[in-house]
Amino acid sequence: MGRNRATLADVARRAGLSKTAASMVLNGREGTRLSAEAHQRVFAAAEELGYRPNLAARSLRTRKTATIAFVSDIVATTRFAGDLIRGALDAARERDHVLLITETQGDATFEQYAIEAVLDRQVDGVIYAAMATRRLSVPAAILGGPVVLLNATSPDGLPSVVPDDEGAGRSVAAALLELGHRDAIALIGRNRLKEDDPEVSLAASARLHGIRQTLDEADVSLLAECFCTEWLPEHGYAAMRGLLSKPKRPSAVICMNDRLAFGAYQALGEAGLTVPEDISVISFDDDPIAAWLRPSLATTALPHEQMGRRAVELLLDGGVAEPALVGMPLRRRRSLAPPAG
Amino acid sequence: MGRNRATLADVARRAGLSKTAASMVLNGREGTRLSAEAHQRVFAAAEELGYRPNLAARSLRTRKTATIAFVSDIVATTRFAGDLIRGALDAARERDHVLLITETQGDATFEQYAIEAVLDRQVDGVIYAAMATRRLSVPAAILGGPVVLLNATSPDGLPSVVPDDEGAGRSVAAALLELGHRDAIALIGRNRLKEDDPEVSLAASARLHGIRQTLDEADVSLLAECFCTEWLPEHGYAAMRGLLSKPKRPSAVICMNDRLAFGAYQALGEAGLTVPEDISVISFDDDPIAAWLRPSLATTALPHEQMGRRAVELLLDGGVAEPALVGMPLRRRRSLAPPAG
DNA sequence: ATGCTCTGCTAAATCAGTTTAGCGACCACT
DNA sequence: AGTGGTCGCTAAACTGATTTAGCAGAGCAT
Repeated sequence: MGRNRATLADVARRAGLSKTAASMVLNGREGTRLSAEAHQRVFAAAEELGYRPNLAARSLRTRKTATIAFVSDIVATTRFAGDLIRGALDAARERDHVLLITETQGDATFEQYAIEAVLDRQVDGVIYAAMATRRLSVPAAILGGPVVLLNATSPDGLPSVVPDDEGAGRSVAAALLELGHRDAIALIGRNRLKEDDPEVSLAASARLHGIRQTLDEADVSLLAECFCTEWLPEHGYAAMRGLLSKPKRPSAVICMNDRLAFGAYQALGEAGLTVPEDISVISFDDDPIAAWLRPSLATTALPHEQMGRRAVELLLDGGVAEPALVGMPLRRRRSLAPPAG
Repeated sequence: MGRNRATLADVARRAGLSKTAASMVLNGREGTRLSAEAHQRVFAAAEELGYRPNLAARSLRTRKTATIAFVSDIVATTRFAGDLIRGALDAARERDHVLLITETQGDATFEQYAIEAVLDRQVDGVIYAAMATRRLSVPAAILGGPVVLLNATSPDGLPSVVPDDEGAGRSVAAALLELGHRDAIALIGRNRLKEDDPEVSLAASARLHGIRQTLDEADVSLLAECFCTEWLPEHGYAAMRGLLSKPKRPSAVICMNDRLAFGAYQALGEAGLTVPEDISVISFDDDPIAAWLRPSLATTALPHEQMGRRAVELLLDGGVAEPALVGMPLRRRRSLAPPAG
């Protein structure tokens, strides 16, 4: 890779100047008294030789690598990770930085290894990302330099970026109230573990809180709340069947994520009910399936790309201590309608 | 980041030896005549100081960075990308390497930039990945060093890794024949563009070829073939409705991917038909939705994680010139049954 | 006593940049 | 004539590793 690249010395020689001069010109240093002609000769030489600086050499001296480590627990499992990374990549490119990506798989040994690997490479900072929004404590090793938590918060008060799940909860509830739903709104996806343990999830309690707050303000209370051990389609399916077996049928259902909603759709289909005429459905995440469902599913989008971007900006530009909340936009789709009767 | 790290000089001083000695001991060099005691002193000093070599300094001298560039057209859009990256990350870690990830977004300027950025950082090799299996030509700039194409082939005969779509086509057809389907097998997802332009897709023609070959051998021909402009759920939905409007109803349907199958399920549900009693469905990709559908969808899995792994292995261990085919395992699920009557 | 080999180790060069300190030429002013 | 300042530029140190070349001392033979 990169054999016979021209070096700074080559450029200087061709320009008939010293390495010092060449370096200063190419770095656009102010206050050097190099002549306009010297500038031109250096630029011309660099151009002709196709000179590109060797960043390994540069960073040895400057202790800057223009490289950011993106350390996450799990990259692959959730498809959202891709958006997080894409946002970070975009922002990094805009600032002439590059991303070194590693994965810990939630394993302490791997984590240790990953962190050493990136620190050995002299990264300028670390983005420590979690794939489920949660609280965590970061390994001490990375505290020596800039760190930003992505999709996570920590007790150490490190800068962090998280989605505004509470706001999303409010939007969801408000959207239903707006349509006239009141006394027959059901909720699918209560989960003690997620709600009570911030190290498992911050989203569950925030979403619930947002929903409750808005409903309370309108003096509305939920018709039913279904607990689910996980937030997968099968649990949404079972929960919806449960709801339909009760005497009073809900006019609208809030699902804690799109996968639950997907399962709920399946149960509704089997029961011969149509969305949204018989029941409105709304949820969280904006998983790609939300748009693929028939009818398309109204939901609040996890702004992963934005979040990745913010994390890089916070890391490089410095940022506030309190968590940066990124809004979750409501995607109004066809699964919403006013209540039937 | 990493201020006050101990240097090799610190270790040498503490061990009462020269940098040369310390370097040789820590690198486990054979044939040096350093005493056992010297070895111990160096190891002890390194341990006590928590010494970690500065890889920027090392690579300046050795021209090796233990870093691989992963350059792809689009990371985020498809959720499969995550698996590709995960496989590559795993294999890289096993070999003490790390991944520098960039994205070109299919834009020539970004691509140019991305490639310069990684070459400037002296990566040891480049994995050039495409998110849809296709043929492409790689930018000349990266040809200076090791390159492996991932999920793509090129006319230059570079080492490459692709899924065995043709084998998947054979598996799919064979699975239906095995169950007794013969004269009422339909295909959803023909697509001229994908089939005819290898720079758009290699998968479409390979899958089709595999299917045809196996059916031909059994002297079976397809009942119907539906063309789709894209491979999205809505197109699968429309195609399935088309099929159901014809006099002879298929006993089994092959969809060119899971998203088409998802759409086909929707149409079947609306028509009041059940899978697999009325119609069997089988497809390609093993998207997560395949397992979430009711009934779960039989499909052939894109082995993305394996592929990412192979790419790294090929890059570091050197490999053959012809494309490495990675098998696509058949996932037998509940959407398959013998034909009805 | 001299020369030779072997052992155990080190000084110094090297990689490709950045940065510090300062040099020689020229001019202006007293 | 001496002094001081600016201009335009460079030599050399420095970053932290690896690697080449070679040195000092011991042991042994001649």
